Amino acid sequence: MNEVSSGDTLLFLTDEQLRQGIEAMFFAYRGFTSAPDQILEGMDYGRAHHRALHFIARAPGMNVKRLLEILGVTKQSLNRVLRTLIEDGLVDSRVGTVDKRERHLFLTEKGRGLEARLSDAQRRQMRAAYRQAGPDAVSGFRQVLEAMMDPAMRATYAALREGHG
Amino acid sequence: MNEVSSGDTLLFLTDEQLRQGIEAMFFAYRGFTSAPDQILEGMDYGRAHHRALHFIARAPGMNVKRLLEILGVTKQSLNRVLRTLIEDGLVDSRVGTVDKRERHLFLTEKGRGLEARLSDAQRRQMRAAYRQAGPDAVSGFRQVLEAMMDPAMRATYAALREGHG
DNA sequence: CTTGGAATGTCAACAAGGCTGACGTAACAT
DNA sequence: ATGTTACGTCAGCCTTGTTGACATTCCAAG
Repeated sequence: MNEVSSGDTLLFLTDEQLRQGIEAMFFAYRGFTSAPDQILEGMDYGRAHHRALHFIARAPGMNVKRLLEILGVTKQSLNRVLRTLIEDGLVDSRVGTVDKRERHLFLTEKGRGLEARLSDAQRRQMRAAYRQAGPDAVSGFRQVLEAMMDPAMRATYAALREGHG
Repeated sequence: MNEVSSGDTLLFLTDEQLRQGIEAMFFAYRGFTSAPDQILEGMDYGRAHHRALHFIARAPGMNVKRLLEILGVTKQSLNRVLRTLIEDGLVDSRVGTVDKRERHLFLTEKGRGLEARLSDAQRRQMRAAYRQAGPDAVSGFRQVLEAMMDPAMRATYAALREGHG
């Protein structure tokens, strides 16, 4: 049993309990990124490349501006990453048909290959954690994470879900 | 209701659901760090300083080796951060009494001041998310996070809790 | 048709915070 | 006496973030 009281109305949130949640988040995030990081190490890519690949895979044809919003970095920062991915033939950047200023991003066959490797590793990790914690815990996990996002991120998160049922 | 089935035995973990968990983790972590980041910006300190302050506050008198294990960085990297904190009078480094090779770390009054500001902001954020999600969700949240940690981190996490009930 | 502004790309410079390798010193342990 | 541990430090490097400035392209409004 947890120190956090169960039930609908009571919720004792001592500083100590909140601190534990904060530390749990810190340590868990390391576990969360470790699997893909391990694959990437030795390659010329890093976490930033992984993130770009993930979201391009998630919403193929997305333009650069949208990807910038999702990732929350500057265009200069993203551009450096994106340029190498395009040069290396992992990402295809196509000029928009309706608005030709926009570049629409797609993964190439090669890009899909790497993304799948990274994604598989991370999902395996996630699946193990979910299994260990059980379905009810997973539901709570998702609820708290969603509550931790700021409204803009929550909207982005929801939009990504809608595109994929 | 969530797509993840409730109950004790069933747990449909489609790739799509795992992907959503991954994205939730990514977006939530941004929300998680935003409050302290905002306080730190403008100061000469960053997230790394915050982490050091947090764990020194958490376990006063901790030696450098232990802090290195917790943070998972190299001593060179930590030293850069720690040196500025000591120079600026936020952290006190005392030679060990039993083993004089060790340095034991403490927050000064000033250090406690900054740590409290950062901690308060982050706890406020966390508390709001917990309240919004509810007590049962919080319990699940904690369980999944713990399952995501690798064994060494989980041990560290548990040890920190034991020191504080 | 012109013009303002938006979307994109790119150059340069910089900072934070990771890393490795090498070295030195003090103190403990055998 | 010797080897190991804990710590600090110098030097250099990488990734990934930042700002500022500027060029290009192109849509849309006047």
